[in-house]
Amino acid sequence: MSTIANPDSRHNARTLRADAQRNYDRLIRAAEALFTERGADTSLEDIARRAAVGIGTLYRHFPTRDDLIAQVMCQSTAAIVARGDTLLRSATPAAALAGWLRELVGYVTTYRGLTAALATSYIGSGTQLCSGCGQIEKAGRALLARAQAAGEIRRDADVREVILTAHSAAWISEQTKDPAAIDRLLGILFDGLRTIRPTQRKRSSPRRRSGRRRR
Amino acid sequence: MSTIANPDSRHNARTLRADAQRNYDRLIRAAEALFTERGADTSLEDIARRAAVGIGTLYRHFPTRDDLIAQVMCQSTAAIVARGDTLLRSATPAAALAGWLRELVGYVTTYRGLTAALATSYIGSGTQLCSGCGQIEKAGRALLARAQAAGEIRRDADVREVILTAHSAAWISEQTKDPAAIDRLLGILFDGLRTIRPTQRKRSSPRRRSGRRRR
DNA sequence: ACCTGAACACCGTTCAAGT
DNA sequence: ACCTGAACACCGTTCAAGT
Repeated sequence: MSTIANPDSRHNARTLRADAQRNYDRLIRAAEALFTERGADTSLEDIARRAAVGIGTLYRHFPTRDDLIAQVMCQSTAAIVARGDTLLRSATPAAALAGWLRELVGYVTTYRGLTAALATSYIGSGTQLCSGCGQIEKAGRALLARAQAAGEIRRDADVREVILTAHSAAWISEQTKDPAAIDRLLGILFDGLRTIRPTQRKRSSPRRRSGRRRR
Repeated sequence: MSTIANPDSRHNARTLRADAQRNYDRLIRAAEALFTERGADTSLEDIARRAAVGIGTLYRHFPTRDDLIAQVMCQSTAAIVARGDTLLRSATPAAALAGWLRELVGYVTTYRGLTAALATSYIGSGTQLCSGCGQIEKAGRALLARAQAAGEIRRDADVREVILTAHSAAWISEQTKDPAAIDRLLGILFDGLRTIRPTQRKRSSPRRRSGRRRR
């Protein structure tokens, strides 16, 4: 029955002194605003300044930039995980996985520069970011397993690889700024993940029949 | 009949004063060494220091970091373009494309951090890097077109997307440090690029036959 | 024509001093 | 228990002064 001042803004809910809680909230809000405006690599000093807080306070609450990002993303993370649970009950396993991956791309591109930060720490040493990644990976694993059990997706596909591939598609779209590109890339990726493959055509000579165009 | 002192180290071959040429070469060598040791985002000051040259001299020869990278990569760029020409004469168009993409991955992972630098400027405003990218794109375009003409690769695949996808696979492998991952990712990508797709299975209910495992 | 390095601006991170 | 901001280290970039 401890007093959790603000469960929404405090992921790891332990009681904070009132002024500390206030500073924490201001930092989250400032970071959110500046991430949106200038990307996930904004100067930490600027964030502290916008929060009207000493830089030391920022470091006290968020030892690393990843910790800050993780807390700012906290609600979005919960949302995408929940979305995975929902899609798990849809009638079309492969489509569910595809849809979820599409949403994952949205998630990792919330702020410019976020993909790089996430991907680095997805592998890297256990910051807060990875706890979020863990939940996401679990959600993806369930969707993937179901699609595989339904015989629609390659058995040799690994969750981490699938997630990282979606991630990289997001990274590309971040560079490209062409919103259509991401769909085509995900299309290619997803076709690559399907079970049924064309007949292996070993060392066929290049038949040149001026390939009839379709469409 | 102009005297080109060192065509290998000077891509854009115009005559330089002897000391300028010497500094230029030292900078290239120093950059090469430090890129290898510490990645493509090494401090420019360190590069100048290792070259025993003032920082201003570095900036004079290479206005941007990308210019420096482009010149350091110059020979590798020529090599991968030449490799494209060779593969264009192989008997198996799709395999040639696949093989070339594999080598492209090697190219963009020459130094740690290179993928990010290349991808950013592949889109970005025309630095020297892009001239290299242009040649590479041309090589890729020829290989892709041939594989498409042979009916092996999707007609709707775009060179830039294909290259960027290989690029992103490289980016992942850079994060992962798992050399096996890259092969599987490229495998998935390449299967996604193939022409022949499985029969479109519209709204089939998820058949749960506890999928027999193979291996 | 080219080189040099001091100077400036900026960022990340720590820590002694304060309440 | 928590906050503050000066201090330190480091990097990118420019430019006046030199040869």
